[in-house]
Amino acid sequence: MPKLDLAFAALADPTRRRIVARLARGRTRVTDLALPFEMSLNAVSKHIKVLERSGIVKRERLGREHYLQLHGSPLREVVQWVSRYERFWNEKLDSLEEFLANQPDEEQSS
Amino acid sequence: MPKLDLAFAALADPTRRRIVARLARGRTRVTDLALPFEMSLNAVSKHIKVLERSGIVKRERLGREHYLQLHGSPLREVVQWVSRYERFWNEKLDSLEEFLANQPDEEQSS
DNA sequence: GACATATTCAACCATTTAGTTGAATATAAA
DNA sequence: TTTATATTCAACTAAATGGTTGAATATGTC
Repeated sequence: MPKLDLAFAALADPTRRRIVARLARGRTRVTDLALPFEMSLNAVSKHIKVLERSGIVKRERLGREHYLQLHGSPLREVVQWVSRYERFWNEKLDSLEEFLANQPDEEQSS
Repeated sequence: MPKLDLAFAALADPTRRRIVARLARGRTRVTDLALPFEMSLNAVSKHIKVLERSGIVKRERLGREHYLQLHGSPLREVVQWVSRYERFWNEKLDSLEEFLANQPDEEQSS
């Protein structure tokens, strides 16, 4: 699967985004990382593997402990891809878009 | 499903990213949008619905034709979320990260 | 060696996803 | 009103996903 697919898919899960947020605060062992999650260690282990496959997380084995660390470059590519469309949220391209932008926008309330 | 989940998941598919790229060049009818894709019109119609559910695409019905248009705000939120971790690709946080960043990085070659 | 800890592997399950084909609906044109 | 066009809906399928439990592996400690 292409790199960008893996990165977007990895970030589509809230548990994995929490893992990213946690790792941004520093290197962490698998068990410690899993602690705050209301799911089995195995489930967290799978999420970590998804993040690893995308390149967002790197693993370093020290004895029986595995330390995980954030690796930014796939995140940079995600931002680079999406940023190409920045003008769609900065500019009013035509009157229709302006009209839509000023609507209550009910789909986005949740 | 939370908004951000839907936006990331929508962008995880290469067909849908092509649709976004196409819509960035202007409003398009469903049939015209589907033309370049090597899959059924129905499949493209489903992809459009995924993008719509995420708020990235808006639909405007004109008679029997449905015109599709890019809507930037979910993209902005994606960028905002990922950008929190910008320092992970701009800075060398410690010697280990620097070491990893300078490796051949084989996972990312595909 | 025996036990405990850290982590993954394997098998299973329910749900979602991405595609298909065929039928239905709505609008336009003849 | 008949026919063609634009699009979705419904049903199906195969594969992927996110979770579980139980067993395996590897390492550290007594």
